[in-house]
Amino acid sequence: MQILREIIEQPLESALADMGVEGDFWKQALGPSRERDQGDLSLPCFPFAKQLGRNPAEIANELATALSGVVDAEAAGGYLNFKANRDWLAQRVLSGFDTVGNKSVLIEHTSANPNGPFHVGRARNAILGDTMVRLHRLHGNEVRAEYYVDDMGKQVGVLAWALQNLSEADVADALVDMDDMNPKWKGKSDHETVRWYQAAQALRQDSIDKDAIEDEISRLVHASEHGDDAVLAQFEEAYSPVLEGMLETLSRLGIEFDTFTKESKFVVDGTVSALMERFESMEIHGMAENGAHFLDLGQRGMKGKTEFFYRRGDGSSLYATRDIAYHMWKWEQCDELINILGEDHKLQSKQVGMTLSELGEKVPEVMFYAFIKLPEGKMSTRKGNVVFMDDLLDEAQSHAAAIVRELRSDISDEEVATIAEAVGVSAVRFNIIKVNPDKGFTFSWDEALSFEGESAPFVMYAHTRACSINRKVGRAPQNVFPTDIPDAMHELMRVMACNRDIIALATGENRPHLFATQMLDLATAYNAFYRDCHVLMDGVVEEANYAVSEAARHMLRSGIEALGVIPLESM
RNA sequence: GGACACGUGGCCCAGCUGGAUAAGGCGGCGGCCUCCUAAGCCGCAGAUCGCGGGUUCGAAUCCUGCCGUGUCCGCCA
Repeated sequence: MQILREIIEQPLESALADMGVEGDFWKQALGPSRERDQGDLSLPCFPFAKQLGRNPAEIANELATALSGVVDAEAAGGYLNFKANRDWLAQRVLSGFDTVGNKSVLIEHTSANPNGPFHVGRARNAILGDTMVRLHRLHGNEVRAEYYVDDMGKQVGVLAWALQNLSEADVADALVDMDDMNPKWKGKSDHETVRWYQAAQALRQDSIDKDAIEDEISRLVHASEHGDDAVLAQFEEAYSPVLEGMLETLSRLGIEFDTFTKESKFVVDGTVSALMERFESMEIHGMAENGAHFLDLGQRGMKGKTEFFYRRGDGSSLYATRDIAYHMWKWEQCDELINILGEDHKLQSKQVGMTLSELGEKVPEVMFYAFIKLPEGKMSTRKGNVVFMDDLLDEAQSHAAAIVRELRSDISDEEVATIAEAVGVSAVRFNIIKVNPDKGFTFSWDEALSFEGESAPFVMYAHTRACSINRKVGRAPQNVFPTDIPDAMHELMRVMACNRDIIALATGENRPHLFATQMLDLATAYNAFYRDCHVLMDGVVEEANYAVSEAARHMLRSGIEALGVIPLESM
């Protein structure tokens, strides 16, 4: 609780100085209290005991006495507990908070190869990234969401080759062993076009012409990597419809981008070759027998594989080389750079980071996430072992529709559909965002489609309760502060008071799940408040309660939106 | 083999950079709609925080060894 910390740090500092404590190491130890009735912030006094050669309980007592009258401090078993005054806290929370962020942040996320529809695993990137974008905006930062388009290289090359050389019949032929496309997605360009990509992958393995195919694909890929306009145009024509289909899926999840930057840009405009020249004059530069170039990052402390190849024997650049050029370009446009990457990119990202340092550039912040598995194991399109995001969203929507119909007999089919779509999409997002990105998790339909407990609908529901009250009252609250504050209201104030702290933490440390947890806490606290502190009593408005309800409603709404959850007013 | 993650009740998961009785959710059991939406609320049962050492007044948290799981170790992207 930063607002409380701000008041107590000064007096505490002088009280400690008076006792002969040196240093400000204790600022680290001053943290949230464990239990509600202990207070809001607690300071363990054991470290002082050592420095002063005195009993911790005695020190805590003495501090409590020294601070009495200034702040509410109480000694208990070697701890000094600080409690925010209820009335002060309520006034402070109800008068609102200013946003504090003032940076320009560029967040690059998703950047998936445009070669097929999103499955749940790939979409974790987009959901994490978009949530970071929204959280930074809520924090007050200026944010640009960027998609880096892989418009050159093998994957697009394979797709382009397939579209140029294979007929519908060839594709059907090559894919006889695979599951058919779900007819529902007929006409959606990512689902349609991915079949060409898959057919090409199969033919590269099994076709009698596979050597010729491989040669032709290689020719295209190398041409693209040398910036060949015609080939790049052909590639773009191949991937564009796929990307469009993918973006359609993301859009349904509320995910949009501000800018798209093509990888080829940095080859075509010459920055990549200029960069490679710079590398050549570095002291850690090295060269292989066939003329390929590398940097020896082992000399800078890299463990494991130390040679970072940035240029092939034929002079063309590699993906990571272009990525470095891309980063230098990004740094020209922001104060803070955040990348969202799968854990498979850890080594690559380390190489890029170290090389950027070597060039005197800043290193971006990177949020890594572990993969989502299925109960049957790793997701694999080839084995048909995937859950497509499109299918998940449809399933979530229809599951939600069934529940809404059961719960609400008073609304039209259209309203049911709107609510169900919002609930479905929100639940899917929340289910992914609430867990620590470091943890690999196993996808479960039951979990993803659970609308109770720790879920989006739980938070949405608390918000609709507040909205319902607002509708019934039908006007803005008066500027009345509560005088007698019951426990449930006080608890709500405590949670609200920490909201801004959590946003700062979640954005500062790239841990969006902390904010998901905060919203669950906020909804829980609102539910208790709703239970114990009625706004409407026999048609009469309890002004103070209404003011609190409205403040909570606004905070719920802004938080819900920051998670990409849809704030319904009725559900 | 090496590098990097992760391992918390039957299941899922939190634990904010070492602190006071390990927090929630699901599932189980038992309660609450003449009262602002019961997608809610209240109660009960359920944990040697993977295992062994170490550092510390204090370890789920830091160090180390082992076990298990995942990812990476391409002149692919």
